[in-house]
Amino acid sequence: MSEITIKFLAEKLNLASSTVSRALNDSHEISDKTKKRVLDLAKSLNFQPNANARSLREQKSKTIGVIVPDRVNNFFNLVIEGLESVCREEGYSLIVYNSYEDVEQEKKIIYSLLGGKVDAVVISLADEEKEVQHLEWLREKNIPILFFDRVARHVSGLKYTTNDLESAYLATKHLLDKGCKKVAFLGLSNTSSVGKARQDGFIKAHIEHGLVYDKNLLIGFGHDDIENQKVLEKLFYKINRPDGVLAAAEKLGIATLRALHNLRIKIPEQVRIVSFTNMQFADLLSPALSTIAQPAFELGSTCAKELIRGLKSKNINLFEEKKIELPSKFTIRDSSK
Amino acid sequence: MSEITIKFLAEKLNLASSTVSRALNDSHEISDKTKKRVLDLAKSLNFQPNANARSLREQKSKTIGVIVPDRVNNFFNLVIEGLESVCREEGYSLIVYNSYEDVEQEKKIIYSLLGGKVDAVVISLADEEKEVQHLEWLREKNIPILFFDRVARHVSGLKYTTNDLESAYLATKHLLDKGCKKVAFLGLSNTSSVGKARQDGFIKAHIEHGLVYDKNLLIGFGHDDIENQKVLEKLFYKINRPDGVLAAAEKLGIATLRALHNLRIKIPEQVRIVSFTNMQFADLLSPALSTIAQPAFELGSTCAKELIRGLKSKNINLFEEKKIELPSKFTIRDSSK
DNA sequence: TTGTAGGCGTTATCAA
DNA sequence: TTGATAACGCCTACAA
Repeated sequence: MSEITIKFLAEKLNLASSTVSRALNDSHEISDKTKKRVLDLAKSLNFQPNANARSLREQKSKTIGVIVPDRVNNFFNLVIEGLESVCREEGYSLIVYNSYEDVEQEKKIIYSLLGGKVDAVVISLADEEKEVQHLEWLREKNIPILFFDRVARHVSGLKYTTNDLESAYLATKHLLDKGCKKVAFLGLSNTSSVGKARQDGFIKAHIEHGLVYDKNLLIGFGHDDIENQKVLEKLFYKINRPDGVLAAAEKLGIATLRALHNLRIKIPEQVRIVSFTNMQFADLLSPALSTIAQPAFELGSTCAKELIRGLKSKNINLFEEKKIELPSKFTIRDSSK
Repeated sequence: MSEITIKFLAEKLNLASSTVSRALNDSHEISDKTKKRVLDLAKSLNFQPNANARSLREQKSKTIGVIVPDRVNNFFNLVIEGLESVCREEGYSLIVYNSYEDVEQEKKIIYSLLGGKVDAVVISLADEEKEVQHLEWLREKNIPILFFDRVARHVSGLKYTTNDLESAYLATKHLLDKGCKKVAFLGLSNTSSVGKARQDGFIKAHIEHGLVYDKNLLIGFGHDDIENQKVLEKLFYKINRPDGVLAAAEKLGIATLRALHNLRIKIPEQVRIVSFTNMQFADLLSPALSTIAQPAFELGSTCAKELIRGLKSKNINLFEEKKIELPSKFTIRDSSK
């Protein structure tokens, strides 16, 4: 680490370190002449105030902790990009953690954040029904928590989601309108508000169509891609296989496509598909995939704006329970025509 | 931020804060009984030592700064994932910055990192030929720099790359073997060692085949996706269009696919394509895309291991010039058969 | 085995 | 307008 400190600059310039500090912070109580002397020297030495000392003194780190269940996922990446675009402007850095869809991991991460490393936490939960006690830890330490996508059900706070129920409803309605008789709903089997909402939308469309949905067609998947692939191939190998699919997660939509390819089943003639995904080349898949794309970047930037506003105003009320819902975009392509 | 500090614990337990500190750090000079008392209280209060105070005192932050030119890109994401997988184990956090392919942005980021916010920087450069002066700033402050993928040509250090020349050579040879007469090389036009190596491989294959490559077919692209799309459509609309493409970047491979689709040109009958990409569903594209996939995760994890080793040993020599090259994987699919 | 004191680099309060 | 001093919370040398 560098030996150049405010004290060092002060000695060089025959000033008190407090004067140098004020000059660097452009305080009005310092003469222009002194300011110039200080700034010139600082610049010439590439001086940058020690971040840790400042954070300690100010009791804030200008850093936001972000916790996502799956860092490589396109959706979370775009959200992070949205968060960063705003935070960067405001001089905040992001530390991103991956909980790997594991509540225990999430707990560890949060525990490690309890010592003033971050000023706030933005999180998409690994599992919403399991313990929320670690979220309370943050509360106790007065570290604001904001939720997005997979939001906490039993903890209050700012919550940013997309219109999952409605999107799933529209997609399912579309499949039924196209004549599908047996539509399968593929979801991740962790207990998540998102999965729940999408499933509710799926069911709602069936009811409106006067149909009874088959409970066996609400299928839950884990995080083992190879295992999931097997389950899907088994599902579509059956005589009375589904003739429509609503995949509530990108990886499931992709796995379905792959399964159908392997089994030489024609899309959309034999099976129609719609998948939730933020992939940028759904139109180039074989066949072009009908998608529901979440407004990921906007979710991140909207959340960050509110967060920074709250952090600046120090008005705790700004972090009170509030639900913000942004609309996803449903695009019909060849896979469900 | 929390009011619970070591001093607070000490008062509660009628101990000196130094004793508590030592107990928390499991020092051998503290009795088991005292340790237990301290640990129990700490745990019950969810005590976590203040990270900023500790960093200030220790002169290290246990945080690594990562700078990539394009955060949403699959390749960089996987590298970051690889970095994190190792860093997490070792108790290091990652702060990731996006330079948006812009050297000025990169400079700003690095300047902001000069104050002890991070213990080291891992970077893939925005542009390798432009100024490297900001890299020297890090040197001066004794902050180690490690490079990956787009490595600095005129700055020494640890450099992690993939066998770009060879991969491009193999892919080009494959296209020529398949009978392509006019292969285009699509690269990003920033001056990058990566782009250069891939182009060299492309040229080498032509020479070996006894062919003269057309300089007009070495095409450089910027970062405006819409503009790139136009350029490609113009290129393939021509009568004497290329009959083969080596795309040196994922976005260019995708844009080519899209252009050919729009023009109703058949792949591989009329044009064959191979693209560099780390996309996970290249096999599901229309047609399945031949790819060169870089070992992104391994690049990250290998780099992180060496970094941590260096940081621990405090042996500066460990960060001296060394080039590590990992092999990419070339997979032939329908798009070039 | 435990306690005392000082300093990491910064900023804010008070005094000059 | 500038200077001296204390404090943020932690760790470590030295003392007991």
